[in-house]
Amino acid sequence: MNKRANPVLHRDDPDKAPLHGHVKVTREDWLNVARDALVNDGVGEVKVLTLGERLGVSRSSFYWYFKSRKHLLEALLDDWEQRNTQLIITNTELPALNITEAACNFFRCFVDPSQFDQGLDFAVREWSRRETSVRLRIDAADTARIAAVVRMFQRHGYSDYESDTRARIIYFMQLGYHALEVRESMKTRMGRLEGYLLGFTGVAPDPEALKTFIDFAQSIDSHG
Amino acid sequence: MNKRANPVLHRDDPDKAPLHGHVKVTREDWLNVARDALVNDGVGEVKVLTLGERLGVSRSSFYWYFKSRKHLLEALLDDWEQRNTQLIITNTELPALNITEAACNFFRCFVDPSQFDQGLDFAVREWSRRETSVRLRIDAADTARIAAVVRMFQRHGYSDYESDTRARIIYFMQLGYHALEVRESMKTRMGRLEGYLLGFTGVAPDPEALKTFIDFAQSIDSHG
DNA sequence: AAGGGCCTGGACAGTCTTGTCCAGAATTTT
DNA sequence: AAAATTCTGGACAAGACTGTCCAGGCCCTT
Repeated sequence: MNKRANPVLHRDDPDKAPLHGHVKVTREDWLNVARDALVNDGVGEVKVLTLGERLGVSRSSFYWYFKSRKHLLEALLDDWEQRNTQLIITNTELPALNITEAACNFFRCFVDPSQFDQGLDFAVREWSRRETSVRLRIDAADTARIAAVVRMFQRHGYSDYESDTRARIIYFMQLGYHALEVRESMKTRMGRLEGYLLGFTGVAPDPEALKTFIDFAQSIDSHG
Repeated sequence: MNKRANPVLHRDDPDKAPLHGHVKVTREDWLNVARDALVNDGVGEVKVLTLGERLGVSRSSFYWYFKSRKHLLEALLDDWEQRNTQLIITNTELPALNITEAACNFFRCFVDPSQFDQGLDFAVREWSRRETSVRLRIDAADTARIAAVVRMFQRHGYSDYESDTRARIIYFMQLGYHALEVRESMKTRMGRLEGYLLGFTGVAPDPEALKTFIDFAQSIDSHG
């Protein structure tokens, strides 16, 4: 289903390439295949044996780098936390002449796969439904993200109340959009952008900001 | 995490209550605990042994009613399909004097847990991410639901284009809202309703329709 | 109350998983 | 070059799960 480059031993340093028989991996390698399994198959499929097979290495190796499977999952969670939330907050705080531009800034990181890892975010969200500790962390992340979007609307003259509801609409919709794993073409996506912005902001989108964003999205699409 | 009444042998017919030692269950019982496990713990936790323990029955019994675990999952999917989608479509087609009333009709089934089983819907959605066959079925469901909401906007004078984007906003947001598993009080939820409706429809909500819906939601909350 | 079909319990086999132990290969340090 | 350290392979133990087989308990019909 969800394809992404399979990070099976593609380390940067060619000196550490395997020789013959006795393959060596790093802690990073284990983490990478684990993240990949988490995103594509869910936390339940993050199995030591499977990861080892993907790395072409015995299971025993795993226990050198991690105390147990539980510790690996913990590391995975730390890894996620350092990536996504701060990115959204930064984007909502970028300078913008009008609310259209501001909203487009918000969308920027979601359109560009190299910025926000939607698969990872959603995998962690799914995981959080079953693990209270994970749930607490993602709840805090959501709260912080929504608060940032609320401030964005406030800076552009919306009342506290309207900022609150509009922020939730735009953030929840972004989540719902991804929950469906919509695989629309970028062209289709951009075709609806004007209508979305009208709904989100309540005003006709600024044509200048709209065009700038669409150009950005197209460039991502072609050689991103 | 997700609590719901544990349907552990609460059949309607008291005549079939267990006697002593030799407990009897029905195919429905297996399906019910299976659905419960699916919703609360995910498809991965729908295990014959676990379900049997919950029913207070040996695993062997299972294989009388179902050929295999796979067949149980298939039955679970059929069960879901018969519940949720048609309900949404019906609600969008209810007579409404204005778009506010229409949107509230759409929300009705989501506010009332006895109507739309959000937990089940989301569990199937999660399941669909890993099983292509499930994915196909839920994609068809989403398409049908969105199309129904589009028609709703069209009937209230929105252009085809605006109906399309607004329908997606309202449907995606509904999904995103649930993806977060927000556990707000009904009061908090209704407090934001006016702002949500403004965002969705682009016009100030009709006070009459707004009040009617809030009253309905409150009544659900108290003794629903 | 005897027979027969419906349904369950328990035993068994097979697979997959985590985690431990230790010999020894590969690499680095001395 | 020897010694120490780092890391892997393979064997072993234990537990969870699926699916099969069949004796026999329960209940309904006759």
